[in-house]
Amino acid sequence: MTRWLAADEERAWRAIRRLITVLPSRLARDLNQLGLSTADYEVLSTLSEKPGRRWGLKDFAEKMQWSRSRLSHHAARMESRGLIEREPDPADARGSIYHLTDAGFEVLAQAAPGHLDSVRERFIDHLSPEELAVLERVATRIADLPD
Amino acid sequence: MTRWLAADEERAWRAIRRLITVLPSRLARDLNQLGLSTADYEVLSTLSEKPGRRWGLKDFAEKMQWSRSRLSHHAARMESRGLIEREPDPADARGSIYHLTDAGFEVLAQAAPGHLDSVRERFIDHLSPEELAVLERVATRIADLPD
DNA sequence: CGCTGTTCTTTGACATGTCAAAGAAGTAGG
DNA sequence: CCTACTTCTTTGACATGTCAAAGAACAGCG
Repeated sequence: MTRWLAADEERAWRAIRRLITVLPSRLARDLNQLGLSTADYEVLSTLSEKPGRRWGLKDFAEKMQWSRSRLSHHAARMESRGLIEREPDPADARGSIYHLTDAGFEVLAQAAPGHLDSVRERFIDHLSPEELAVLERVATRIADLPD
Repeated sequence: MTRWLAADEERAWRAIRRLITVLPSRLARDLNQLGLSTADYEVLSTLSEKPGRRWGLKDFAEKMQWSRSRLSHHAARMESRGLIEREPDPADARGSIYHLTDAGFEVLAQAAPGHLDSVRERFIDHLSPEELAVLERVATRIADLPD
């Protein structure tokens, strides 16, 4: 017997679905004006956080929770734009090592403050500290559920 | 001067981004096993909620918050699968009117209980009533911000 | 060593979305 | 009524993601 959603659950679920659609699309729009897609930004910032700013595809993809194929495709596009570069891995000839170019780092440095403002304006600044804490707790709990 | 995120804000934001990626992808995976994409399901269920189960593209797209182009493309694909049908609008020769086929309704009826379980198992059932209320309030507030 | 099976990255085919342009059909002002 | 603008849907070109297959290189074991 299926348990349908109660009225309050239904309302909440609709609101959350809307959030999950609308917020990322707004942030994406803001980023696009700076010449980057959300995916581009994630790649650049993930790469920039790695000491040495270089990373093999497998671990890189794992860190980003992307499929290797997706990262390979996307990295190829970003490489052709001069944002990142690829070298053979001296330790394992199957592997490539990606690293930020100066241009890529520059682009990230240009975009980061604007993106941060965007996250604040469109999200964080509208939450009380308590709400923020609840969100973190809930989001972590849900995301950590078994796949 | 850019205000960087405080440590707690940073943690919360990362958790929420993870939720926003992971939850929809899990729900999508579950739905796929029933033979539908998330988009398919949304189209079918939105259409089924409309009295008479028929809708012109413009209002339909607006209701779903999809671009008309997206809906047109997607509806064409679903039409070729026999899930929905299109008729000329007698009142406005530019318009089409979409409606569920019996097959489409059947597919939805088959998939709905499973999807509902999925939403519960992967999300709703892991929240306290208080948390659910906070989420609804916050999600609504954020989504209602100006674009 | 030499096989055999595994791991890693890339590739190609395909599904889905976006954006801009095209076409057909409404509507309003003179 | 005409003309000019607007609205509506579809279409085509392109960007992005998925999945499965291909190729190259590794690793373990006889």
